Amino acid sequence: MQKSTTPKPTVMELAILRVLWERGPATVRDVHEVLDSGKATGYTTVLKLLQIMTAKGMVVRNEDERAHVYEARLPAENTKRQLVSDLVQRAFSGSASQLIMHALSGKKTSPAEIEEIRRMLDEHERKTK
Amino acid sequence: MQKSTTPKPTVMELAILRVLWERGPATVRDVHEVLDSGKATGYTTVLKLLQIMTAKGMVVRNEDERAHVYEARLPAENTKRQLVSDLVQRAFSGSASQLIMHALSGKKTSPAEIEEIRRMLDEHERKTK
DNA sequence: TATCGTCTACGAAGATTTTCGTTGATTCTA
DNA sequence: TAGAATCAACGAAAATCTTCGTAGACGATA
Repeated sequence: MQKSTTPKPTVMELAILRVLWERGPATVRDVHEVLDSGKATGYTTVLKLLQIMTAKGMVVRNEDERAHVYEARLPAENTKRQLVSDLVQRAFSGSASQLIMHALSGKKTSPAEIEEIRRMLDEHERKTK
Repeated sequence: MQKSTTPKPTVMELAILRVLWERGPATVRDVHEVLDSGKATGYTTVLKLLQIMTAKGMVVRNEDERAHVYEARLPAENTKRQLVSDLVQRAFSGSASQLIMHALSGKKTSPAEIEEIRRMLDEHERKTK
């Protein structure tokens, strides 16, 4: 079986991936504008990160236009699952329910969200039956 | 309000904290023995990390004996909650249910674990009522 | 006391991640 | 067409994290 081992994104890489997930294919400028509204990040910093991420195979680059267009190579779901799985291993000895317990104890989880989670549990149980 | 802001543990720091959580107060030697069984980590590396963690206020050190005894300063629950919360923010825009959804989709979640989670949901709902 | 084993302290090297200044090319505009 | 704006490439500095060698203190023991 061929593991699609894109290395786990670093903090900044994840920040960039989130922009790409949300906006779809984007130029350095696009990403920079979104990121910069939150906290100061230089344009060339974003460019450099995207180049590194391209080298890692984390994003793909379309060079047709002068302003290259970057796009996340893997679906957001994959990477998110990987991140969660990593934390489950590193902090919870592989126990997903332990992770979930701690997620629930954090700040506020609205009744609506609880309901949502119950639905997901049902769904999940139904699918893996 | 005074935030008890112990910085988020790094990868190695977390590995060490887990040993301290599991075994309680321990010497460098104790920690090193546990850690080393998994992967090679030098004795002085563990020592150095524990010194840094002491400086950060992440662990407390008892120097009564020649072999200093280290102990996690915060309860495991606190730090675990913090780690989860950090991931929820950085990857899921603050949505705990999204995190949980991805936790469920990862690898195998046994029916028993699903039940466990349902129990936790009930419990959580009861407590926050 | 001389020697061996165990311990902390310290500093610095190595590895990784993040940041940015500079250069040169391309495109736009007056 | 000259100058301004925009862009990718690159290298290297800065920041952070991890590793370990070495030195000196302490204690046990022969």
